[in-house]
Amino acid sequence: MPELPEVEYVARQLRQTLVGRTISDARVNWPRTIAHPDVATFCAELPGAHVLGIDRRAKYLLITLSGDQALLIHRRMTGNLLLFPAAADDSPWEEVPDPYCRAVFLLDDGCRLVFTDPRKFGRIALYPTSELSAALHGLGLEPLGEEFTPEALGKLLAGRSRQMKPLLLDQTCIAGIGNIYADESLFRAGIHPLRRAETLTPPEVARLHAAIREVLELGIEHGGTTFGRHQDIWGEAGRNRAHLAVYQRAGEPCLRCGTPLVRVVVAQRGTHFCPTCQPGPAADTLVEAAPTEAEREVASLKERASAEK
DNA sequence: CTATAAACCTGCTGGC
DNA sequence: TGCCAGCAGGTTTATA
Repeated sequence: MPELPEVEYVARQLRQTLVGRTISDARVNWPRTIAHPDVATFCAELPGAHVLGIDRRAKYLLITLSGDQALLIHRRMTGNLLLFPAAADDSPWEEVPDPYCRAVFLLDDGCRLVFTDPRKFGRIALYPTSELSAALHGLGLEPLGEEFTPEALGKLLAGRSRQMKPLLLDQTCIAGIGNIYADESLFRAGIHPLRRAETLTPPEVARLHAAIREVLELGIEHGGTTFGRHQDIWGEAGRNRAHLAVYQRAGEPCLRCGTPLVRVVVAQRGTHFCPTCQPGPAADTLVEAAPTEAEREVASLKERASAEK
């Protein structure tokens, strides 16, 4: 799934190929892909727009256009941005060789930037530059940015009772980490995914800070992690999968100590870790287990009974 | 504040 | 071999 490294890698590729081009036309096959404004306005605004720059914020890709506008793209689960060469004949709309094409941007050199997305979760928005910060409001620290320091991470964790895994996935805390790199970061730092945030020691915070950066930078270096769908703009898969230590390796030996890796579900997400290298939290640092549905039912029955007395 | 679950979607996998 | 339930996960929204 596209997380920060997958988005950053594609952003760098697009910076090489797209800046300086002009969008000559746009078509949308799946209207819900366009989050803002309505599809008709979206398609009407784009022809003639020059691509001025490509940026990334968290898992968002930003394409800055002339006319004080910008495209904001989120690939969500299965979205990809592919660059296709000019169509052989004069049919740029029919010749897109991808069954999951949701939107096509025709460029002045005949190339086509195609947004493909089997699951249809991905979103593209067009905003005036002045509304960009509002559209991106609420995002947390940029993990590769200057503001992400060990001290800032420590401040973020202090006084919080949350489990580390859900916290790392929370985009309002740190923005850009997803399921793969959350597991990889915690393994590299030697921290159990169920540890409560406020129980991390300063050395552990420092380790986690370094681990997050290392894991993300390696991911970018390797063109991202492809599990199923991530592709770069040329349709190439990422090469980071071979460098993962724990994600999707349940039952296989830990690369550090040989212990079979474990998979549990945390916050509705598959979570992979080494029970030896990421020692389980001491009893008083564990988040109290949530009651099962049956236990809750019993509790509510008891409550009603005592209320009736 | 924190947690849980469902919704959005469809390709893929595993079990029978 | 073929069918189908269930899983996968980023984000938003609703509920406790």
